[in-house]
Amino acid sequence: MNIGQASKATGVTAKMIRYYDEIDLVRPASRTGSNYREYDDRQINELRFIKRARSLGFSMEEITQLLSLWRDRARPSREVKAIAERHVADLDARIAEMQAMADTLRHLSHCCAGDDRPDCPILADLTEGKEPSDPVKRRPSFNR
Amino acid sequence: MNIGQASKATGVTAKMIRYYDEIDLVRPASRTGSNYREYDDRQINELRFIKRARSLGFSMEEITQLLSLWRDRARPSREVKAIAERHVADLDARIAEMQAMADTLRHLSHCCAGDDRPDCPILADLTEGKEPSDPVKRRPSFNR
DNA sequence: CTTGACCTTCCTATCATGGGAAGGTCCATC
DNA sequence: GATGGACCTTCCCATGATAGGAAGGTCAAG
Repeated sequence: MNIGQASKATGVTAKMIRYYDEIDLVRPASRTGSNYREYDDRQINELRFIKRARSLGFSMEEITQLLSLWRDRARPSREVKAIAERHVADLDARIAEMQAMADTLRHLSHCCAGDDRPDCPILADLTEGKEPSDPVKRRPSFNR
Repeated sequence: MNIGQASKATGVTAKMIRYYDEIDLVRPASRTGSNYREYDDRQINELRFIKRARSLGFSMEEITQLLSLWRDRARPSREVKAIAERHVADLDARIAEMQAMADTLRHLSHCCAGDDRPDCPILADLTEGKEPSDPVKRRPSFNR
């Protein structure tokens, strides 16, 4: 399979497949005489694995670890579980943070007339409001 | 006030204050003879405004709009409210998405023995699981 | 043999933020 | 008045995951 076929088979864009190659995450099985990347079932499964893991919010760094465990038939499931639980804790922290933002804004929005007049509790809060005490510490590589 | 004093007064790093200058969001009131930025109460308040808005998750683009409404004493509060409500909807969508991820992972984690053995429902799911149908569409400039 | 659909590499951008280098300025102390 | 340290300036580079595009090579069907 060349890169276009691999892309169709996995739903991962050709652009990203090249990127995974570049960062040594998933290398093509081989290259044709004309330098085209060739993928076989092994890589196709790995690309699907990555896609699914991304859709669960894992960072590329976590996926690198997960993929390496996946490839190791003797892995202890403990290690996989640890990564998953750490990620869930991250998600929960981010959810709580965003929930607090949304709640604050919902309150302010509720108090705002939303008409032609300039008086606005939302702007008033932004003018005077204090930022929350402890912005949640998050591992650096976790975006989205 | 020079940039260091403005930074202390607002909690915004000097780096970011320079950035806001660069993107024409908050320009210094003036420059000294030796080219130092000078800020007065007006800008200090604007920097605090930005800091608070960032802490509520608004993107820089939204903040640009909010700041422009804030500066306009004749703004209709309707416009402020609309921005806030759109942002709350964004937050809610992201929260729901992450909640779904966390729930899925909690379930898988719960089913994983987490011991020395290699069998792992988490890896099994990543191998076979389908990604969710409709990855939530989000406005591009909203990160974090 | 041409055409169009592919493939390759390389460069650029995103968004908000931080790190650091190289060089100029200010002020207090010797 | 000189020195030193704490500041300021601009400029460049990096992040993470992804997309866009240019310039050029390859393949297969007509």
